[in-house]
Amino acid sequence: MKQELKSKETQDLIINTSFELFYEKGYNATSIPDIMKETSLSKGAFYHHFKNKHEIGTKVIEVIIRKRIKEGFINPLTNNDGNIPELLKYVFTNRIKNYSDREKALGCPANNLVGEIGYTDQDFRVILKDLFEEWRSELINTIDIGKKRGEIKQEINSSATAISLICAFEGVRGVRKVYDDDDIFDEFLESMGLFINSLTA
Amino acid sequence: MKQELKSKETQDLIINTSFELFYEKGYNATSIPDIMKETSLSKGAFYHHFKNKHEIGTKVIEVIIRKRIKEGFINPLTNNDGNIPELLKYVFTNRIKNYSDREKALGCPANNLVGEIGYTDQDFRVILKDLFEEWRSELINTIDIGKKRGEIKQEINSSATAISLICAFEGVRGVRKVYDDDDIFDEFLESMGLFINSLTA
DNA sequence: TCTATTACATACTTATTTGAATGTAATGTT
DNA sequence: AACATTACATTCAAATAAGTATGTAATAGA
Repeated sequence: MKQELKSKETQDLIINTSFELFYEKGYNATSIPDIMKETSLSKGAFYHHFKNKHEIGTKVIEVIIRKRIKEGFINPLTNNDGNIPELLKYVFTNRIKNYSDREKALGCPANNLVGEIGYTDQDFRVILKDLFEEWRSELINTIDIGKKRGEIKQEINSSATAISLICAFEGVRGVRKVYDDDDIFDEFLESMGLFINSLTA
Repeated sequence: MKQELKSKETQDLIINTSFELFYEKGYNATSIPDIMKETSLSKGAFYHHFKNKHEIGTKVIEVIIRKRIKEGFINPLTNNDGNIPELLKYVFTNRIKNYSDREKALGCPANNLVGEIGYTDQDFRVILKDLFEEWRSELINTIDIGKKRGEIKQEINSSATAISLICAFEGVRGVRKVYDDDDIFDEFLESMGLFINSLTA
């Protein structure tokens, strides 16, 4: 196997493993020995590919978490041929309904990081902010399309609505995590549906 | 000074200091030496009054965080002579507007803990859940009063609405934490106001 | 084919953590 | 007054952390 390819594969393994452990135990509670034990590689391998723990934290956010948000929330919005309010409901509903038990119990990886180190580490905070901004931007765009099409009331503030949808969504994932009970999602979706309906023209 | 009183004071000092450090740096990133350095007491003092770190974590949630939620969100709801939708708006709006810069930057202590250790430590999770339950219960009660008075639509699901308000609120505190920008709060409040209006009969 | 570089593994250093053990002065009790 | 207990401080042990230094086998390039 080519060296370059092998290197890339090892890096990906370390990044993916790090993500899983950060997601499950948190960033601070996960040590580099923890990560490397899981990969069955050595600590030397880690420090050969990455500078330090901070760098791997950054990579996990920029690569894995970013991909999750892109694929789960942003890309589905671009498929906007149908009715916009229905699309909004669908995107959020569908995502929630497809979560695995593990994802339900563990909550949102991005939100967990915000809670744990959003203030302590300003680098992480900014990267996470950029991620939320990408998401919000696409949501605003979608809502604007809805307004143009007359499916959403003209007086609706797209930016405010977008951020509120994100807040609500991140909120449930945390609350569901504490409750460990699916009823939370069901009730949330009921209210979320009403809220989106209240936007329709 | 009486020994009993002195003991209680020392315990309170340790609990309060722990809360501040957990809030600022997170639970895992705060060590017992960190805490005791801040109190100007010794490590011996800590282990004299508390069994281990887990116990102080429990105490911080049960005493300090619980008090914050009680005073900030639950008690204000019991003052329900006026219009209920207005009361809901007021409680959430007012709370947000009165946050200090520090509280804005640090987010919600309860929510931060959920993100960091909500899954890892099931004891913490359950205590936090009980806290949210207290809050939700009072919210449901408040909404029910609104329905009885005809201020809120009969078909509104009180439980679902209560949990959604909590989710939305916890959500913004996290999102505001990443953004570090007050506009988030302003836009959120605008949408939150519309949502509450949509509940009115 | 010889040499340089890469991809790791192993071993080590230094710092830090939790928690226990032990010591001591002040307070409380009889 | 004598003794016990409390409220700490100090010291210590064991585990674990991040990161560094060094060694080695495989690959890449000339």
